[in-house]
Amino acid sequence: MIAEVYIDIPAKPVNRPFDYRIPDDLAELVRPGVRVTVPFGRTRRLGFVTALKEKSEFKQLKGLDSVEDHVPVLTPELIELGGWLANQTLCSTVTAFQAMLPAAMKADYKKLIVIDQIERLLEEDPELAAFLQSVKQPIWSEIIKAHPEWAKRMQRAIKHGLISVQQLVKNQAKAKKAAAVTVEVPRSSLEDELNQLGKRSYRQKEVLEFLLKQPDLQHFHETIQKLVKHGLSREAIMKLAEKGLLKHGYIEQFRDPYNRPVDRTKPLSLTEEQAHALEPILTTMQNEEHKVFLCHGVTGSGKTEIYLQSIQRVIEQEKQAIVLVPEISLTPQMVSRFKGRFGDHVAVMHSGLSRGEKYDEWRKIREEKVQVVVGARSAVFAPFKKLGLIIIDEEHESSYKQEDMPRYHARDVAIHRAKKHHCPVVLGSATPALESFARAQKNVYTLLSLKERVNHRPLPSVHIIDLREELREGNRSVFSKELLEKIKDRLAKQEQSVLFLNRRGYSTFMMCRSCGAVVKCPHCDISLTYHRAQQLLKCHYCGYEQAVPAACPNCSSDAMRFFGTGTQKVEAELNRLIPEARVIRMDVDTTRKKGSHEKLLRRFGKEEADILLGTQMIAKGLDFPKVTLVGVLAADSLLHLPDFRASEKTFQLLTQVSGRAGRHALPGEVVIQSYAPDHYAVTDAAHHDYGAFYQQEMLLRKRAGYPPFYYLVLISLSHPEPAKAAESAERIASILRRKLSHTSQIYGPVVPSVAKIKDRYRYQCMVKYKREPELMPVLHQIMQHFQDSGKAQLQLTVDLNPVTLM
DNA sequence: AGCACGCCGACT
DNA sequence: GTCGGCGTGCTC
Repeated sequence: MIAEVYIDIPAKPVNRPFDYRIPDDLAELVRPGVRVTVPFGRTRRLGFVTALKEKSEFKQLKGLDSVEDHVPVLTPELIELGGWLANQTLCSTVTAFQAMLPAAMKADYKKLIVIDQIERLLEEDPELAAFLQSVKQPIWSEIIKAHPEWAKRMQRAIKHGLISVQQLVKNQAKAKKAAAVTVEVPRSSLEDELNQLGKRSYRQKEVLEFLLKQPDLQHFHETIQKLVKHGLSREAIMKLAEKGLLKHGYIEQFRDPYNRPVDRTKPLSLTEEQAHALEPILTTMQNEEHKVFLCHGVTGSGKTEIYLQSIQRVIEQEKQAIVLVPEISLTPQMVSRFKGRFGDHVAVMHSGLSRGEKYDEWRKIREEKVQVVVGARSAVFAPFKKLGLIIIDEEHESSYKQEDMPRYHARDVAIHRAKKHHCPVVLGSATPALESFARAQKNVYTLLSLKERVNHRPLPSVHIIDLREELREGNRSVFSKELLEKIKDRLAKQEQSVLFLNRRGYSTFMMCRSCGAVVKCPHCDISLTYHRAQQLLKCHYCGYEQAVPAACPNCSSDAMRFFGTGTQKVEAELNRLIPEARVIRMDVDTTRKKGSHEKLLRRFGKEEADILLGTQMIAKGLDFPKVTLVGVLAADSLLHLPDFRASEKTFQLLTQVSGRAGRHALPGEVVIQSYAPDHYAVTDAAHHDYGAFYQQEMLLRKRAGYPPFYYLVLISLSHPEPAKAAESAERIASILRRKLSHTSQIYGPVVPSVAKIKDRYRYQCMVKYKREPELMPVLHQIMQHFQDSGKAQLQLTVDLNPVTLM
């Protein structure tokens, strides 16, 4: 038999299957979807078996080295999905496979140095011989790192045939194992042993007595740890193993990242609206049809209960469900809602888990130990075999689009998989993406509307404050008079406030007030950000950092000042203006440590603070009864970004933040501060009017030729030399103009708003199209031409349906 | 990705 | 004359 193998090298020329002979002793183990190590050129690499066949066009096939998996890591469906994904996103097939698997499955390649002719080496280079013999495992890269001076001498020794390099392919994926024992002999032997043992061996007797109480001795398999917990002696167990009565082995364990008791919940009774929305989902599942539902429900309308009850049905059908949640909403509270209803049937996948924990959760899915996975974007690849439902909560979130290769959107992958499995996809949001809502309007998706909050609480009242007005009145603070008053009022009433600012750090940039020069990164076309804790200026693109200059590097004046406001600065301002207020600041800087996010929220929940100040991460899911005021300090921070989705993002963010107030008995109030108080994104959010926003925004998108009226492709390239970058960009644009139909529009090349990153000059071309049969072939051709022809200096990326144009 | 092959400039 | 730069091409 012959195996078709995709080699683990994400480069164009090897992005095709290679044939390998399967040695007889591996024949049983090699199946489509398993990983294998293969000799490739003069190295050894990991590869994915995608198919088996009888014959090959090649005469001299090499044989597989070894098989890495007992159970295929890719199901047939996922193999197909990988091919589709590679084709859709213009990446190599292995890159696609890699994206579908936990990071722990990535291979580690190492070169081990082997001494072939010790006598001759001792003769020719005794020092090297002594050195190599002193190292336990002479790994090439490790030696070079610690002692670069050996490189030359080792190369010479290789040339002379004294030593050679052995390629190692290490599989990182390791299940946690626990020492365990099994019973090796029949019951009678244990009884005999028990009778033979003397008084002094009472500890062994205890073990034997315990074992004899077991109903199924043949299949007894228990960790030693657990037996010791039962009061048995580890030494006695080991003694019995030594005598051959027990066999010492291992049990694969699952690490448990979510190690806490959860209260089990029962399905809640649904409101009429909820029942109405649930019914068509259940029917579609019953009929094993594929349909996409868009569940548009205001915050607090009980979307989650609809998800839960749909999943309930999936479990009853003995199928499986995937629930996607944006990374930042994947809080322990969120997880407990699912664990509370479905207990151990739930696996969780998010970035907070360690490599090993992720791997274990993934194994639970593959081994069918769970029926539900709740996770971020990549959980859409969960290796379930009988998918019954895929849910995407907060479907408008831009984090569902992966920003590096493969540049896929979880929504597209979900729909592709659901079609294959004949099951529904449920997209849920209070502020659906324009594309999704438009599809629902055209009946491509089925719209489910939830207009009421479950507890019938009114939506909070929203005040918009004109910051220009404040400025005119001489108020240069980040707080308007009205907002400050309201914060003080809540403080007096012992209620809580949430303040939102979409910018972390202390200040955004440093400028000379004398000559106007801004301190910029020397490698990137971007201003440096001041990080107060470390007293450094940092570049957010390449990580460059420098000390804060005492004088202007341009004009030498000492008038260097910080501009822009971040959460750190607001915190300092709050401490100054309302010293008695207890403030919790939540941003990337205060929540970097594992569990700190949760800890801060718990403190706020216990009313150990009056004000919660934070960035994006507090916009979602917060639900505290005492919060009656939400303040948005700068509503336009997103509005003026050079992105056609700026208004949409602003509307979504304001709506979401507003939803944090008055969710319980006390009525809520929202204050939005803005320099553009008349902008429809701000006013429509204030009126909780998605419909009005949708109408207005669709009008503008149509006029400007943006999605959902046109599809976009963004081609970005970069090169260390500006002229070369410009020339390649020009040529790509001309290929596009020549080969694509006249109904498509080609823009550029243009220099993006950040013109240089990491010393590479950037250019972009954009295609707007409605129907373009030539698109994929032409894009593949461009990739082929500009990546292969030795222009390694040139970096090229193609982003279909980009979510951001930066 | 790696690595060899092959063709041109600067040195023991 | 040789060493070594990296452009080009191949790996079942």
